[in-house]
Amino acid sequence: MTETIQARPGGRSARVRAAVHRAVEELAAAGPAETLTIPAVAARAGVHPTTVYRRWGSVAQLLADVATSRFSGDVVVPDSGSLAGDLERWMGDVATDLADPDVLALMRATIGSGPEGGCACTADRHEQLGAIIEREKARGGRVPELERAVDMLLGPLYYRAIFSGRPASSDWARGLVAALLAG
Amino acid sequence: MTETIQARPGGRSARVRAAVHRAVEELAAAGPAETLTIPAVAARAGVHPTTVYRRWGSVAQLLADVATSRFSGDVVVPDSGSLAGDLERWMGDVATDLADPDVLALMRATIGSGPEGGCACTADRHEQLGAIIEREKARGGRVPELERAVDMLLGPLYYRAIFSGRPASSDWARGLVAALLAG
DNA sequence: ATGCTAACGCAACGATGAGTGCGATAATTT
DNA sequence: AAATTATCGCACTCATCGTTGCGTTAGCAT
Repeated sequence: MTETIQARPGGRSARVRAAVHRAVEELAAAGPAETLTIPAVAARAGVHPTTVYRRWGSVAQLLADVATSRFSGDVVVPDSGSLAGDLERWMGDVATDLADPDVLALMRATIGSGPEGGCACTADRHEQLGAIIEREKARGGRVPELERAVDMLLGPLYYRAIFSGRPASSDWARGLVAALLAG
Repeated sequence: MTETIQARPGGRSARVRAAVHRAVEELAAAGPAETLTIPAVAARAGVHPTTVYRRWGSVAQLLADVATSRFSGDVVVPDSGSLAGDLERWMGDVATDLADPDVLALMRATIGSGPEGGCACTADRHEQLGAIIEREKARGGRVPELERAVDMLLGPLYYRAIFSGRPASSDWARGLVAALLAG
């Protein structure tokens, strides 16, 4: 949760923003998609609907903002010394994060809100994966293409989360790393 | 488009159903997500809103119905004689289908409508992939696990379609088959 | 400590989505 | 061919979303 560091004491705007973000996450997790409306968010956040309308404008923009905040900086890029170790550790963390039903609900709502929704959920993950590969390249090791890594790691992981009902265990996610590095 | 075979002459219900389905696809492709409302769908379909409310109840159920219809039976399972040939041909067809922006818009809306939305988009694809593998097994050939095939074929394909902005070309999709069969 | 500015709350309004009872129509069955 | 039944259209009502103007408050700077 990034809200604690964003809600700096003394800033009302930051406080309101944090409350609204939290309300969006809770509502997305609780009810069906059509209940995620601006008046409902405002009521749950203890804020007047006008404020939300003025600062975010629409549910789509609000969801994009919440998603980019929620899906950035919540997973730390490890530095275990080896590419395999970094990837396994990182994939396990991402899979654990994706195991939370509330996170999935937020992702689904964001995807449904517009064409850019999906990118908002995974843009930071792309950067993190690129950073891991770049670091190994700096070490002098042989590295896979970033595109290929995205396909074989993030692809199955997010596919299971969204399309297949079955849960993506942390162990299984780490197993994908072996398949990538073997090819 | 499956509408032509569903709109059998003489059946008013089927005609209405086809018109509503078509309207949903068009509206999902055209405007933002919040414009996909039941009165709008009814108006575009030339049908009274009451009819849509009574037959489908909510936008989520309507989207699930449209998605299962649209994503079933639109790709024929090939029979080229070999597993690699079948998979390459089938992946190319699926990728071509996913290249249509309208199809993507419908998928996004369906995913956002509820937890079951994603499954409605890929359930038929799972069955088709299972059928291809089963047939090869009947031929006596060595086959990969269905789970593994889903991870390495459908995973990257649908991830690119939803999360990554980049288009999934038909050639690239066929290339995934080689990676699967090599492992 | 005091003035300034940006953000928020409030109260109203219009627009539109959601739901209901009833009559009419088309498709099916005997 | 006539009766039956499921389905649809229509008129009406209620709830609520989206928006605007104005006053107030909190945060910030001198």
